[in-house]
Order: sequence, then structure tokens, then C-alpha cells
Amino acid sequence: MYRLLVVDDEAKIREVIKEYSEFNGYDVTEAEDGMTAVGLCKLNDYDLIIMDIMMPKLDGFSACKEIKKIKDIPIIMLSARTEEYDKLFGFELGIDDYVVKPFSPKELMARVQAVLARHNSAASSAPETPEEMEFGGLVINIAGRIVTVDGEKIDLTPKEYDLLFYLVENKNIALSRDKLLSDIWGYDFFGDDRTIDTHIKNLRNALGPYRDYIVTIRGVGYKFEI
Amino acid sequence: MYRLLVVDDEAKIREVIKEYSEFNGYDVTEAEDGMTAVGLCKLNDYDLIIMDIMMPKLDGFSACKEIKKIKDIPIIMLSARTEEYDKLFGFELGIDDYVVKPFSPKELMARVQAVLARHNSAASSAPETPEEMEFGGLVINIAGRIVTVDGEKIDLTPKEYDLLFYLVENKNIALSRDKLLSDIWGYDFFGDDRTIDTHIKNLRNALGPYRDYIVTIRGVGYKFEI
DNA sequence: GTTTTTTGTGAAGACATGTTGAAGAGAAAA
DNA sequence: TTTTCTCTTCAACATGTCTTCACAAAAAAC
Repeated sequence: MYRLLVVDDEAKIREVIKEYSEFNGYDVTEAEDGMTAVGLCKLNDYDLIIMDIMMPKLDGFSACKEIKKIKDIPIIMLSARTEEYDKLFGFELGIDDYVVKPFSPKELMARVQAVLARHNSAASSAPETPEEMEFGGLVINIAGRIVTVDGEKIDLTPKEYDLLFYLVENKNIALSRDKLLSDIWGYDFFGDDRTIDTHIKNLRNALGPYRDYIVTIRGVGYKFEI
Repeated sequence: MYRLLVVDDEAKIREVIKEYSEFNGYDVTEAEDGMTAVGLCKLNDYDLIIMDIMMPKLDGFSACKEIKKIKDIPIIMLSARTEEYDKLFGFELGIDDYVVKPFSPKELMARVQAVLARHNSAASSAPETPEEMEFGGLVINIAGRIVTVDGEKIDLTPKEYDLLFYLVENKNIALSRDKLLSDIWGYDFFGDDRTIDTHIKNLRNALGPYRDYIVTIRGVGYKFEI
């Protein structure tokens, strides 16, 4: 049975979350401020923490920071504030998901389930993504971020590797420049579309005999075709 | 404009919800029991239902069950009872959100908005878009933008592909040149109608044995007939 | 059957897009 | 700070694509 820690200063919110969580078979502990939450984490083990940002004594971000120092427990943040800034800031601290108030219990539960599943599959030795991907003589070692061409290791810059990996992950799917930019560079990148072209060029050159795996789709973008 | 159905036996509650909803730009229909609500749902379309649990004739849970059989309308439940049992049951029946009385109208409105947004994005972002469309030996791979004729891949220019895809998407529908132009080329295209004819010609040639799927409708335009 | 209207087709110029090398800006490492 | 590596932008070039046009062919109207 999974153990959840629910941290919020509003009793009503805690109660709703607790009831839904218990219905879903989770064991719930409540805490009403960040300080208490940190203390509880020192002494007990939890599988997941659902925590509000705005709290007395110790806010959610600070509490998150402290907890992450002690143990690697997945954290879902609650917030009434929708500003992007919070999200970014939070994610850097290792937050696993983010739910904006008012949320529906159903949605929250779905996220809890997703985060737990993600964490478990990562911890257990049954990864969804294989260690390596092979396409003829092109081998991508994911854990090591190493790419070999006919057994020979090739040098790729970080962006080149990310681009290759993304293309391969979505092989046989036409990917627009827009999508590539927002998914690899991030939605906050406001540069030129054509940057991709240059990286594609460099990547193709690096792939040598396998350069043709990367297919241009005129008027759209690129795809990895196998 | 969104249409809400408010179901509660207390006129005062209905009135409050109606007032706030209309202020927020929603169109509201009232019903005072579950039986009436089910009847209304059979005959009308609503975007969201706000329903009390405790009602005469047919309680909220039973009504919810009945309505879900008919149509997939998001439902927000109201309840004065905080017992677990209520929530559990509701959860299983596919309730989208849950508000405990006494609630603040502001909170309820926020939830209405959230549920509507979620439902809409879910509906629009996950339509039944098959991976492939087949018409005899003509296969269109949508994700990869690849068209094969009797297993053989054919080369299509961007416009040719877009045109084919649009025709197929609207198969058996007569499409005027005007409509084709504005929907494929964009409303800001001020060129010649006859441009389409040339593309149709090229597309037909590319389709080889399946060229006759594209039918000319004299005086109007073209259609994909299957 | 002839004329008129509409569509089919091939060719060619105009246009748009992708490729590429180079260079400077920027970030990371020394 | 300096050096090195990476990323981004730019512009010239090559190539592919689109649009237009003129005429042929077909269908409809007279």
C-alpha cells in the first residue's frame, strides 16, 4: 500500500484529498505546514507528497527543497497561482507534477497514479525505454548518451544528441519545426526555425552512412524514417 | 455559449447558482429532481451538469448513472454529506468534480470553468484520428505523411499531400474550388482557381490506378469518391 | 452540328524552401 | 580571465514546388 503525505493549511482541502486517496487505496497522513512535513519525512517513509505552495511557517518550495535533501520522494505541488514562474522554479527543485487550484479530485488522483507509476518503473529494473536502440549499424546508448556508427563512437554535441534522440523516439512521424523547437528547445525559445536546419545538417554529417535516416519533409520539417 | 443544467430540490440553491452562472456567461436550465434531469438530458444537449445528491424522486447518483448511459456530459456533484460513501460511489460513476455544501459560488464557478476547459481540450485533442487510412491499395499514413499505392511509396509534394488529405477527410462530399482554396491554401490566397486543376492533375497521375477516386464535378469542383 | 463553357494537360518562369559554410554570440571549461 | 566548444544567425546557392498560361479535349448549351 502506498503512503501519501498531504500538506496543506486548509483542512477542507486535506479532507477532500484524503477521502479520495483512501478510496483509491492509499494510506494518507496529513500535515498542515511545511515544517511539520519536513519533520515527518525525517522520521517516516512516504511514497508521494501532495503539497500546497502557500503555507504558514514553511512554504511549499522551501519544504520541497528540504525534503529533497533528506529523501528522494516524488512531490506533487498544489497552487492557486498560475504564473509560469512558479512552475519553472518548482520543477528545478525536482517537483514531479503540478496541479492548479481549484483542481478536480479525479484529475489529482490521475496524476498521483501517474507519478507513482513513473517513479516505480524508474526504480524497478523494468524500464520502458531500452538501454540501447539499434538501427542497422547505428546504435544509440541511452543511459550513456553515446552514439556509435558501425561500432565507431561519434561525437555529438548535447543538442545534436537531444535532436537525434527525439527524432528516434518519434520515428516515422513527421515532425514540424515548431514541434521540434518547442519539445527539444522548450516553449520559451524564441529563436529562428532555421536553427534546426543547421543542427540537422551537423547531425547528418555526424551520422555518416546513416545520414539518410533523417528525411526532410518539405514544407513541414523532418522525420527519422526506418 | 455553454449550457448548464442545474439540478437541486432547493430553489434557493438553484437560484444562487443560476445567478452566478449567468453572470459568467452561461445559459442555465433548472430542474428540481433527478428524474426531470434525466428526461431533459434525453431531449437536450448540455455542456455541464451541476447536481445535488440528495433529491426526491431520483437521487443524484442514480440520475448520474442514467445520464451517463445516454450522453457523456461532465457532472459536478453537490453534497451536504461528507461521508466517504457518497464520494466513492460518485467517483466510480464518472463524476468530474465534487463540491461540498456550503460552497462559495466563486469556487463553484472556478470548477465549472476548469471542468469545461478540461472536457473541451480532451475532446478536441483526442479525436479518432486513425494512424492510417486505406482505400483498396491506396494507403495514407497520416503521422508519417506517406502515401503508398499497392505497397509502393509515391512521392507527393506538400500541396499534393495536403490536397489528397483534405479530399479524403471530406470524402464523398462535393468540394468547390473556392472551398478547397480557402481551406487548403488559406483565406489569404488570391490566386487563380485553376491552380487547383493542375494540382489535381498531378495528384491523379501520382495515384496511378487509383486516379479515379478523384471525381470531377463539373461547374463545382472535385470530390474523393469511394 | 456548331458554339460556348468548362476541364485536362504540358511547359516555363516565378517563387519558396532546404542545404550549406562561415562567422559571431554565447556558454562552459580551464 | 582566457580558451574552447557549442549554438545561433545569416546569406548565397541549389533544388524543388507552385502558379500561370496557352492550347487541347470534353461536356453542355444552343
